[in-house]
Amino acid sequence: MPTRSRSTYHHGDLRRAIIDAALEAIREEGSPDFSLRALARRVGVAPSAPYRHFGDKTALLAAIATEGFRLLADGLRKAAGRADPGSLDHLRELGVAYVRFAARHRAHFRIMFRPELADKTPYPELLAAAGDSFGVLTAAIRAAQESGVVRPEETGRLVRASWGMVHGIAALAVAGQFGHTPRKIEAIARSASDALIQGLEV
Amino acid sequence: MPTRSRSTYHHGDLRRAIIDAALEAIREEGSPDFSLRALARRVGVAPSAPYRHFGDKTALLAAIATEGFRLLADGLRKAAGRADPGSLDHLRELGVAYVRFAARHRAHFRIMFRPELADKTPYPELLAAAGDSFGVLTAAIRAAQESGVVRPEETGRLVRASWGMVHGIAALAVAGQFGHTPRKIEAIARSASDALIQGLEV
DNA sequence: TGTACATCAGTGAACGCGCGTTCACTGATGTAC
DNA sequence: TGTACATCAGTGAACGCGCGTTCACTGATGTAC
Repeated sequence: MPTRSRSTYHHGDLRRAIIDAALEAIREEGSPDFSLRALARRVGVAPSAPYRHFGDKTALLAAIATEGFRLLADGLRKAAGRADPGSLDHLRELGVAYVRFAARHRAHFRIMFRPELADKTPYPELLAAAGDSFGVLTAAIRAAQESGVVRPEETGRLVRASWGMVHGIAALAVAGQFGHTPRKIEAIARSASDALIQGLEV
Repeated sequence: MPTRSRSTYHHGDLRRAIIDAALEAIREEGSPDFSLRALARRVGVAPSAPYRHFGDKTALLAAIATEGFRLLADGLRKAAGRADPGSLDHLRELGVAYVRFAARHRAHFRIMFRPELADKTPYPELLAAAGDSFGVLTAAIRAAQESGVVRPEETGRLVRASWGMVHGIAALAVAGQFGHTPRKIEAIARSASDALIQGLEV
């Protein structure tokens, strides 16, 4: 079983290995609830070993969520680069990118919104990463308002409504409600984003 | 502690009491993970007592989810009654009703979408109740297509996209991302539904 | 109306289990001289 | 280049715990006569 009864006593990068094991476990078991002991088993290491790298179980969750929000922010920024800031296309790309992120990184996505992490203040890096992603969306909507293509309604409300819609599509996609073919998910994301921006238009 | 060290040996309606305890626990603890033993404790009954009414823990979850889908279907139908079938107003009302249901019945809502219940075939009543809710949305969109106010695109896709958006707003609302004042949630639901139907319009 | 008895809805002890976490430890690695 | 030693990253046994579920039981209720 321990394919990695490998030579060394020292693991090399146990921190990374534990995180990967968590993501793998979520994918395989379909639930974002795993035990730390099970992860240690997966990696082939003593149950106490992870404590060298994570203070406790929640700290591990926070680390994974932080990684997820960074991937999300990257994805959003990359998508944003594909259209003129302030344009409706720009918003559409962001919507699609959000759903695409969720579909590609289901396991991260599910941990990112776990209720234990609703209050992010104990984890400053997580707080910053989440704020960054949210900031990208906010900036995009504000820019679109400034260039006059989106209604001049209070920006925060529009951000939350947009985020909600796109998050919903993403959550349903992640839960497998649309099947699992990326093409199908992408298509739904695109038509939902179309709907969304039509709703935001001035 | 057992305020209900009440007189009787027999409880009266333990089935109902266990369900209510589960809903209460979710509200109080903010997480839809509870133990059966904790519920029995809440109700003031032996840990084995619930087994008289539910085959196992999942059966309890299924019972609560079934109740939730029935409440949802009721809410949707009631809302639908407030506008002409086939009109855009009809769709708007449904969107708002979905979010309102989620906000009012947070605990039910969270159980309804637990991954253990993704496959509903072992619970025919649950399957029927969920199908019923979905059916209300489908019928409404189809009617709007037939009266020519919604694009004649494949109905299933439109249903899923709409459901996704509205579900997203609902999920974020339930997670407390918009704060907890019903007025605020209602307002966001309304503007999201506006956005939604503008996206569906022909 | 009163009694005998079947049925029903609980009790409470027990089971085996996996969990999160701590702790004293030990083997491997890297650094100073 | 070689040795001594501090540091680092693991081990593995142990803890106390709460869980889901089973089982033989018993008290309360309702029915037949």
